[in-house]
Amino acid sequence: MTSPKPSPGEPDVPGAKGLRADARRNRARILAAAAAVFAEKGPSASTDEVAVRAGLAIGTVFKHFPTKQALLQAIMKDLLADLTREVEALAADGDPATSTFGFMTRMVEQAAEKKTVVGLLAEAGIDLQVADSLHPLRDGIAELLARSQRAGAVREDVGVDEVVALLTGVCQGALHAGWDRDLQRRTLAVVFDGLRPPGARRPT
Amino acid sequence: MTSPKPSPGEPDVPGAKGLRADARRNRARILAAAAAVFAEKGPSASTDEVAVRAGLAIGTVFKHFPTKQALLQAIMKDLLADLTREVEALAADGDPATSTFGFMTRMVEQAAEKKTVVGLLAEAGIDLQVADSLHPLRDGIAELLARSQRAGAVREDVGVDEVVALLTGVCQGALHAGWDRDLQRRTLAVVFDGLRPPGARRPT
Amino acid sequence: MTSPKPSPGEPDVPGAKGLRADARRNRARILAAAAAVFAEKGPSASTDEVAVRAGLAIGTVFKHFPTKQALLQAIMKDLLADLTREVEALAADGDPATSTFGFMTRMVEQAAEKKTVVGLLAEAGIDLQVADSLHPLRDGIAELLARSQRAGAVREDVGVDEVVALLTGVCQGALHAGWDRDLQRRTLAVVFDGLRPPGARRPT
Amino acid sequence: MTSPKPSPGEPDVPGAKGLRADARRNRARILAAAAAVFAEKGPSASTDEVAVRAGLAIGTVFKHFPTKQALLQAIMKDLLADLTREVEALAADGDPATSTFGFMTRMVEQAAEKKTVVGLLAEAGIDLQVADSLHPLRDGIAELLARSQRAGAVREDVGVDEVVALLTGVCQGALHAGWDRDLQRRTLAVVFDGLRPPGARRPT
DNA sequence: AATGAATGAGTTTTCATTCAT
DNA sequence: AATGAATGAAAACTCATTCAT
Repeated sequence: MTSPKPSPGEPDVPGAKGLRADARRNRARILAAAAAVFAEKGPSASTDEVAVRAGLAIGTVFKHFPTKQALLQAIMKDLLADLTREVEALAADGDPATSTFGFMTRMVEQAAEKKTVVGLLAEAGIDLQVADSLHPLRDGIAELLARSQRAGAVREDVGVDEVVALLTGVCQGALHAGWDRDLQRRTLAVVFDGLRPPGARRPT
Repeated sequence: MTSPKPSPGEPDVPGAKGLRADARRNRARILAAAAAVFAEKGPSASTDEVAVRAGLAIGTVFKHFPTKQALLQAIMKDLLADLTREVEALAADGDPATSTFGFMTRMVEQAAEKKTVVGLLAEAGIDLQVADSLHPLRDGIAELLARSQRAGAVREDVGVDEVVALLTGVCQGALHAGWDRDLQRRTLAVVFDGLRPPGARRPT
Repeated sequence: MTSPKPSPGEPDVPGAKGLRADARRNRARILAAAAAVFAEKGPSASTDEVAVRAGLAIGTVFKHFPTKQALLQAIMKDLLADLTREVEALAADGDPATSTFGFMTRMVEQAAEKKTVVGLLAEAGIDLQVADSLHPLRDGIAELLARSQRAGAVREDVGVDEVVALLTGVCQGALHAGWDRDLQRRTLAVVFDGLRPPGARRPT
Repeated sequence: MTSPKPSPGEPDVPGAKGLRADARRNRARILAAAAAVFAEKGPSASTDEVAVRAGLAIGTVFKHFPTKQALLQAIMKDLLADLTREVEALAADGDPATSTFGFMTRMVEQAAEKKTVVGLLAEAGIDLQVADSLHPLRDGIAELLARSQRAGAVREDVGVDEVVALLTGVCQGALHAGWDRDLQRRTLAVVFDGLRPPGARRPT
């Protein structure tokens, strides 16, 4: 019997189910390569370059992701899944009072380092299809926010939308050349201060 | 024969000097068309489409801007010049106390409407060359900030860099689909509150 | 262990000898799927689609037919064999007087329904190799023609070549969109009338 | 003044209007090359080969015909226009009695020589869009047919559809390898005899 | 024998850029 | 200066065929 039989204990990567072991490995390689290439050169980098970076033939890339769009979307989904996992972990274990700030800080750091997906978010045509994968992340952030508010660390009249908006904005900003670690910190300081209840703010 | 010399009273548009009147008119048309096209379809829109929109032949576009990059840069410079003019006007006439907030609000609104330049800023390869045109804008913002701080509307320990950073971030964020006017306002409210001195903040 | 030897009573399908029972079954499935697919989408349909339609893996298809060309030829041979069997049956049992007309009518009907092979005949590069399988068919038609002529239903000065030529032509024509059953009949009526001896023709 | 000004006396080639002289020349070259290439290698020949044969760059071909389909259609239209012109000439000047037979003979000869378009007609996906250009040809044939019938050379109960059908069929048949001039003649002899009124037929 | 993943040459199509008119 | 046709490199995508599992 030559059944594919993927080992059943594998992590639940969406889109990678039911593939033979080697195919799954290659899928992962392609995603990694694509993330790197698009991070470096922007989403107009050629699919061929992704294939080269992955050490695979171009046909293999297109077999896994039949369109360049599909590849970009897959990267997005992957990254969003990563982030969601992280929020959920924080929501379970993190310090209730400042969980929101912690998560935002991490995300901005990551964005600056990985440069990846956040940059892609700005591109037209991709957004819509990823909306589904965005929901769990939003939910996770909502959870963090609620906890921080219950703990009195964030003012009550702030909604998830603002938080996500600020997060997105600062992450994108952080991709620009001039933003060093210190600028990130100072920018976030302002944002965090705006989020705090009047009583809990940092002094001048 | 009409004089090819540009009438000396013309506004000092960079790149438009020493051109015959019709040539200058075409230059302007191209820039307007390009701004519109790239705003709609992103910077990967074809130069040909710009030419069509401008009602000119493709050759004419390339005669004025020998490269697509050059065209993109020119749009950037133009927009930055506009913004700079606006900051300077505000710095001269605006309400000293809240001039910074007013300017930021306007910019975010514009970004959402025009979508243009801010989106372009995110593209790789363009950033560097525009740095020059960015300085006057930064200086104008610095001036506004200083006035707001003198008036007690912004806390003293905030620097221009943070303000520019926040501005860039929120502008880019505002380009996304979900951002309606209300979200813009609420997001900026948080940012403004973070910029205010502890005593001047809005109550919960 | 079941014997891999094919039961000796099997029909003499060319190319299917010496195969295990399941292999022979697969061969048949592939041919059927291929006939259907190529009939629908033309000979440029992908081999992969054939595999899917046959419910087999692409590798299996190529194991049976090492080239796409080979597959196309096999379909042709199969169809020609079918037709030959039919002519031979008619030559044995059919009405001697009109056997030729009956066979032509059937072929045109089939062509319109199956669309398959006749269409393929038009493609370059395939024709030659099938010449062998065409001979028996031609011989069968010659036999029918001779009998019809002996019975006085077809004029004596008509040769097999014309009959085959007319048959081919009308079959190909019948593949086109506009040809409904009625047009087929009317077209063949003209041809048949041209084949009849002067005395045996239909009145105006 | 650099107006294109195509000389107004040019023949009315559809699709070639309003082009600069050089562009029109190239359009014609492309069509000729394409007709030749597709005639030789079938419609799956590469557009690139057409470009090479035309002595032009591939981009030029796609500028004139933005799709391969468009190119194929243009060839079809061109050929149909040629044929239409020919029928119309015959309808004006030709021998009223046998005009239909004369036209059919010419078309079959051409088909065999040019091999071009008739072969393309068999391909799926093209037919529909050409329907418009086919009408005038059909009308011309109808005219010829009516005249031949009035002159007593063709039986009254034959319709245009059959004639077109027979024409198409025999033309396509004539593309095959085996069909020499003599076979063409003998095949058409049968068809013509079937079209004649009972009294006007050739003797055995 | 069957499977289906990988290969990579080949095809269509786009677009920045050049250049003759 | 303006025009717009031509160029051709580059990108996206397809598909017959091979080969490890």
